[in-house]
Amino acid sequence: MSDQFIIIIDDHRLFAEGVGSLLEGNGFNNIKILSGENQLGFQLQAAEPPLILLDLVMENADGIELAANIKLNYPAVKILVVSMHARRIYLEKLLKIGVEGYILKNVSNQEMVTAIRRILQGERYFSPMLGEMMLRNMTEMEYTAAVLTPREKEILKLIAEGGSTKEIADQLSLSINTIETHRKNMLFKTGLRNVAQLIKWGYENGLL
Amino acid sequence: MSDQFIIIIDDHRLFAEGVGSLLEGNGFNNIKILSGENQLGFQLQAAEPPLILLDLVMENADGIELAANIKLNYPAVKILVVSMHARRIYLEKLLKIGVEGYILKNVSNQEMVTAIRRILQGERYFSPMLGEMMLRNMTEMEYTAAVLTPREKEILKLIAEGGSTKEIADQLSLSINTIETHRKNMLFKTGLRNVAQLIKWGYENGLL
DNA sequence: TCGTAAAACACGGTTTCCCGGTATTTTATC
DNA sequence: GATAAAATACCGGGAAACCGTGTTTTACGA
Repeated sequence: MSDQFIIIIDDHRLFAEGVGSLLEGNGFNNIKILSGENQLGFQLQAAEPPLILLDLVMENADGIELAANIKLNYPAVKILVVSMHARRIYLEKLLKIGVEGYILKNVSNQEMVTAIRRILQGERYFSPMLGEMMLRNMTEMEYTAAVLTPREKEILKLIAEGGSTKEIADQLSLSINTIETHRKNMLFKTGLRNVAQLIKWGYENGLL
Repeated sequence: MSDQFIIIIDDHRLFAEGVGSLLEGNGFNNIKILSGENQLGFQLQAAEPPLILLDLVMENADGIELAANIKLNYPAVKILVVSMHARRIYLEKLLKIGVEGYILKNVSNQEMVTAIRRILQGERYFSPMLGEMMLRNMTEMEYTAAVLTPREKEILKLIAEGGSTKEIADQLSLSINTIETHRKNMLFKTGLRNVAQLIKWGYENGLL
């Protein structure tokens, strides 16, 4: 098992190198660190499907897309996501995509190694903390899973940046009425009451 | 130098252990990992003032306070801040506090070791990237990194949940005027314009 | 090409927020 | 006991958000 090919994808080199060092200390010697998806395609052509340690950086939720692409094109590749936060939508999306594991950054390296070993044996592994998290959020506000249109998302971001309806209208060269309508539609779709809730919702659903 | 006492303060155990492993690979053998400031006081009583590797987690800007406390009570202790982001306010505050170094998480472990070595020799070290960043962000909005009082934080949460000023007032058995004052004070402290920005700010600063 | 969803536009009415002051009472801390 | 910080409270006016209901135009797939 020690020659299992492991790829670490991470923009934070220090973290990636640290984790790599930990893995080497645990008998994994065939480790490759990538900081983007640049050379990824090439690596995945290798004979043996590797295990990918994917760092889900909060700032750009593109990690989820990346995971989806990998799973789509190379289903045999195992993916273990390492994330800072236990955000419910992330987890949901990743489960649908079919990743093999999801651990938080505040776990011990032993737990990480356990996760890797389990996954290599064909099992799945999710941080125990995640279970509670899922349940806890379950009863809370019901995420209507409302999907905003591209335009609405755009306007939502502008609202979050503090723009008033008028300012946003000017910025997009639209009528104030239009922005108000979009605003209303978003509130209606999500079932929320005001921007405060809307911004919160946006954050919790990965739109902001 | 290899017996230099280094303390790593970090809530993300995996990262801390990874960095620890890297440092051990570079000849530093006297490393202690702490995940809070609990036992910190005890550790700092040691004869030799250690070097502290402080992970500045974005979510709670308390890392800055911690650095300030350390520098206040133990000026001889060297501090190297490791951060995900090059936020201007953070850097400014830390410079005022007098930390010896500030590197980003996307540096190589070689750079980290270089930083540590330099600092131990009495120099300072800051990631080269920071220089540009400082200039670039100069014009951007400056978040005053204001600290909210407990009551203000409480009200901020209620606002995020969608409560109107009146509802929050009823809920807390306070006057509407009081809630409005708190609201105003928060906006004034943060330098923001409206709740939308305030909620966003709350999320980005770990208050929500 | 028909239907439907998205996007854009409109407006009067009500409520809430935002801004500007000012001021008293707790609570904490030295 | 002094001082500062926090929490509480008030007011008036203007701006913006929120509500309800509606029309037109564009785009895209069935």
